[in-house]
Formats: sequence, structure tokens, C-alpha cells
Amino acid sequence: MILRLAVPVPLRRLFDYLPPAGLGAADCKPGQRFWVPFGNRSLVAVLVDVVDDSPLDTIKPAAERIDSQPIFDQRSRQFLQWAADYYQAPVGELYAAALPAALRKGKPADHWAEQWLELTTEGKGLPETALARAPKQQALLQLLLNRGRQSRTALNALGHNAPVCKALCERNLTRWVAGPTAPPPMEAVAPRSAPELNDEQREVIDAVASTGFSASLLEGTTGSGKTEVYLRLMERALREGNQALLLVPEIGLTPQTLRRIAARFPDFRIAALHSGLADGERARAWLSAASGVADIVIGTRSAIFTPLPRLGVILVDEEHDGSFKQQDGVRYSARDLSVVLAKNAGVPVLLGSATPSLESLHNALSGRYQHLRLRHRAGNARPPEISVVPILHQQLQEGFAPQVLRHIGATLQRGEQALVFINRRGYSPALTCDDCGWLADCPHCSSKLTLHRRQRQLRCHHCDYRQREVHSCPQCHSRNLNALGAGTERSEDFLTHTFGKYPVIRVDRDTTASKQALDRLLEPARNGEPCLLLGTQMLAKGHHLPKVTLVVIQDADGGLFSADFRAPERMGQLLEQVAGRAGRGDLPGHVLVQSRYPEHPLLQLLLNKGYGAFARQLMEERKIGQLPPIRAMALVRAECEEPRWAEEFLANVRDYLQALAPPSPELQYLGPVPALLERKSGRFRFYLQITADKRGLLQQMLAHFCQWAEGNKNRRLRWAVDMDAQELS
DNA sequence: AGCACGCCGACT
DNA sequence: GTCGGCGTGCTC
Repeated sequence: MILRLAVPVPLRRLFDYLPPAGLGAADCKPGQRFWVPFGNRSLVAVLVDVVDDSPLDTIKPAAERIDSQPIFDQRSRQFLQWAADYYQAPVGELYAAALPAALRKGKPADHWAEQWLELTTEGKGLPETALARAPKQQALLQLLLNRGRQSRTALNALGHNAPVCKALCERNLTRWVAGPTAPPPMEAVAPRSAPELNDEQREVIDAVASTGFSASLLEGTTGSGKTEVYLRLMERALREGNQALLLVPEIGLTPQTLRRIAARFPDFRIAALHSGLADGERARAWLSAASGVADIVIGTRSAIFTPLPRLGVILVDEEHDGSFKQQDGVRYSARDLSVVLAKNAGVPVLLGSATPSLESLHNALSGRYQHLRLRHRAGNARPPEISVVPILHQQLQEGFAPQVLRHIGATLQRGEQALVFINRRGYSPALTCDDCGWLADCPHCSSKLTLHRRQRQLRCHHCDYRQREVHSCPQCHSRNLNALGAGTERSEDFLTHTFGKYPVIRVDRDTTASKQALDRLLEPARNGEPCLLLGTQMLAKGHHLPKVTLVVIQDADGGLFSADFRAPERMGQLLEQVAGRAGRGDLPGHVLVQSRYPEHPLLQLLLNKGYGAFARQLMEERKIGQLPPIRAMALVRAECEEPRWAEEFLANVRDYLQALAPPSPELQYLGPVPALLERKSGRFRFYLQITADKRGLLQQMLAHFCQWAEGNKNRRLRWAVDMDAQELS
């Protein structure tokens, strides 16, 4: 008997081992982890197949079986294999990506096994008044009657302490049993019942069949109640005894979101998987999901790989968000994979967004996905009034037009809040010498250094390079250094100086080390006092700030003239999301968009007709350009300290592939071309772009490439396959 | 990837 | 004489 294992190495094959000493065929089941000797090291591998024979003549035995029971079920193994094939990734790396760190390092799963308190037959049959004189015991008994057995950690979190449990056990009403891992307990929240649905919401929910595979795009305006739709679909799956998976963007998993879901589903177990968790907690959450104990699983992109034996529905919130695409290692898209998983599991998947990606929109318009819409804002909220403020030939103050500053002042005076969006961290994005023209640039990247005046540093935003702020020119020693342009820090200074009476709250990665920090920072804004919020993308999402009535977008032009064909799409999404922060309460909202090109047709379309029309126009342009999502696209990326080698490598790749399949209307090659950020961390980066009208053909070509690359090794050159690439940087 | 082996230059 | 640079090969 031969064990075929997925080993976490960048090699596109499986490895054969003999069972560990003392174990037979019946002891080794696919989905279990093993310690295996690999070269002269020891690695954690996952058993994917048990076969009779191996083509090899020397086979080492595996060292040790880690799990007594499989931790990956069959469906999840099939899914991981599919993803490995689709993204041309080594399957061992996908298993590694699926596992939380602690399990990846070989920590045994039963480390988190739980004691569960359950009712005995006597306990179940006890008359309600029997424990009237022991209210704590009564409450615990009631809990077990209502919600079934409870883990020790959950009971502790709910305040049912050991003596009470012990008392019930001594009366033979309950007993402790060993059971699977339970999710880490969440803080207790007051249950809240479901609000009334409006007709639109009801239609959407009815349109999603509760059983069988279906894929739907929910295109819902900001404030139209998408979250309530998610909650109802979750509820339906839960009532049928199934698990619900909710995928959220990286910055979308706030304590606020979790609290809302916990309040809505007090009787169900919630496992949250996000980067903020300690290794142990994350492993617990993962195991509770994989063992079927957790009913609701909420997580960022890697949560798509969590085995869910009772999966009943998948929801993807803000499906357009870039964080669903992994940008290094295995470059998968959790959003795209969610549709594959739903299909495998035969369950519905709903992708929701106010600003759908062109990919999903294309699938909806072509009938592959069901296209659902929520057009009306819930409650009294009205869509904000949007106007463009031309800033060419204007006397600007630190990047703000005078009329914008007047608006901000008036808003604060009325006792309302204003939000200023600046997509740029730091004090200023460039530092130059007025005398000799010197420019502070990164020694490792083809980029400028950003001045961070608070930290007295010059920093590169692409690598981790940092140096002390300089006050004289390193080239000509002049002291006439000039900080060009304004980031959040500089605007904060200026706005604080201008509107000194009111608090100015800066929200960016530098002020917001943790999610709790963000919550704390926003506290005054939530209290409703007049204040000025200022920040980057982080401000665009999720936060319910009903007192914000004015939103200022300092510079909308970045997306209009980029070399990345997706830049306008991202600009539109961001603008719409940020504008959606205005007037979410009863007060009317106003959005001011500063632009040097107020007449730009795309900007006009976006502002006058909204994102829907804007996106459809972009789709026309993608058709003309034969770009994604009309055609499938993949990149072969290469980077090297020596630029010639990377370029040459890709030229060879192109020639090799073209010899196999010459360019045609079905298959096209572009490149090698330098990446938008040509040099990063000391390496020059290039890519070869391949587009095809069918995904299958593209995948074949990539498979050919991987095979070729195995035989054409250059240790100083790194390459990667990026199927459905999202960034040309 | 990560680790050993092996071949050359430059040190105590 | 050996310490260590990185090019090459291999991992069941």
C-alpha cells in the first residue's frame, strides 16, 4: 500500500510514501496529515490518495500520522485539486494555503478538542419548575434544552461557571462528553430580531432557490439593504441544518459586522477567520468549521478553502473588492472560486456589491449568473447630490478649492460631519530640491519616496525601505527642499489649522494599526458630534456614520489616465463607495468631486448616470479592446535583478508557446513588457500577457509553460503564473 | 523552497 | 591549509 501525499513545496507533483510503522491500510485515510521525511527535513503533508503501487523503487515510510480522523473532507480535497489545476499551482501549496498556521506546522487537531456538557435522559425530562430554588442551574438547564449541548469554553463565556455545571452533573441531569472543537466564544450581544423586508428584498430572496447550485449577482445601491438579504439567506440555510459561508474583504471584517451577525443568530455558532486572530484561535475556528460544529463561517479570502461538511449557501460581500484576489504565492481569486465551490457542493452562491466587478457583471449580463437588483435606498435615505469641482486654473489651498473649504466649514457649523477622501498616505508623495532638481527616490524600486513627517522618515510604499528625513539636498547641499503634493498627514495639518474648533480624525494605515484602533478612532464620529474625517480607502467601507452629510473626493483623476485598463473601473468603484458614505441617515448628503477634467466623459457618465451605466460603458471599451472579461487573460510574470534575463526568459516562453500554438483570433500574446512598477525590491519585473477567448485553451498553454519552465531553470530568476490577473503592476 | 554538495578565491 | 561565496541537483 502506497500513500500519495501533497507536500508543501513548490513542485507540481505528489509524493509517495509507505505508511508509518505500525499503521495499516485501514488507518490511513485521505485528508489526514502526516509528518514525512523530505530530503533531510521533516514536513507536514496531507494524504490525498491511497494506491496499490508506485512507479518508484525507493520509497520512504512516512514518519508519523498526525490526525486520527481526516481534517479535509472529500469535497474540499477535490476543490483544492481543481484550484491547483486551474491556477497551475503545486497542490501542496494549496493545502498549505488552506490550513491555518498552527495546523500547517503540525499541531495536532485534538489539542483543541473540547469537553461538551449535554443533558442526560433525566435532564431532558425534568419538569420546568423542578429547579426553581436554584436559578443558575435552571438557566443552564434551559440553555441546554433550547440550544443543545454546549462546549466548556462557550459556557464559560456565557457565565455558567464550573460549580453550576458540577451541581447539575451531580444530580445526574447533565454529563461531560468529549467532542469536536468549538469556535472561540464571542462577546455576548443582545439578540436583535429581523427587520421587515421591503418588496424588492423579498423578490431577491425568493429568486435564490434554497437548494441546488445557482449563482447570482446582487447589484444593490449603497444603503439598499444587501446585508439584510445576506442575513435572510444565511438564516434559511441555518434553519435547514446547513452551514453558511460569508466571505468579506480584508477590511470588512470589523467587530461591528461580527456583532451584528451574532445579535441576529444567538442560537448558532459563529466562526470568524481573519488575520487578527492568534494562531491558536484561528486553528480552533477552522477546526470548528471543518468538523461541522460552527454554523456560520465568516472570513476573508482564505476562508474559501475551509472544509465545510454541511455547506448550504455562500455569500460574497463587496464581490468587486481586490482583496479577494491573492497577489502572491498561489494567485487565486476567492470570489471566482466561491462559484466553483458552490457548483461542487450544489448550493447557491450570491455575489453582492453596489459596484459589481466587470467580471461578475459580464457573467450576469450574459446569463451565466442570475442578475438581481436592489434599486432603492432603505428608510428615509435619499441618494446624495453629486457635483464636480474643477480645479484647473484655480487658486488651491493645499489641494482644496476655496468653494470646497467653504462647504466643509458650513457643514461643521451646522453641527454635521464631513468626510475628506485622499487616496495617499503620508505627508507628501515627493521630495525635491528646488536648486538642483534632485528627487528622493527609492534605491530598490522604480518609485519615489513618500515623506512621513510625523515619523521624520522617507518611506517607500512598495518595499520596506525607510530612511531619516533629510533637510538638505544630498546632491547639492541646498536647504531649499520642497515637499510636492499632499497626503493625508499634510491635509490633516492644513484642515486642523483651518477648522481648529472641530476635531480632525485621520484614518489611514499609519493611524490605524489594528481594527480596534479604527473603532476607537471613529468613536467621536459615531457619537454624532461635528467633526472632520480624513482618510484613505479605509474610510470607504462599512462604517455606518449617519451624521456625515458632506463627502469630498480630493482628486478623482488618478483612474482616468492610467496604463492599467482596470484603473477606471477601480476609480468608479471607489468613488461610488466613498460617495455612499454621504447622507446615510435622515439628513441629505452632498458629494464634491475635485477634478482637473470635469468634462471627461467617463467621469460625467459616472456622476450623472451612476455606476451601472458607467460600468456598462467600460464593458463596451473592453469589447473593443478585446480585454477581460470579454476574453480570458493570464500573465506569466518574471522578475530578476538583471533585467535582461527576465525579458529574455519571457521572450523564450513566448517563442516556445507560439511554436505550439501560433497567434490567432482565439489566442494572443503580448510582451514581454515591463510591469507598471518596473523595479521592486531590487528586482526588475516583466510580464507576458496571454489572452484567449476560451479559458480552457489558456489553461493548456499555461500548463505547457509550467512543464517547459521545469526544464529551463535559472535560480536567480523568479517566475509566476497569474491566471485572471487583476493587477498589471 | 530549502538544503547538501562541490568547486574556486582569500584569509588566519 | 580552511572558511565561505553561489551554481547545481534533488526531494517520494
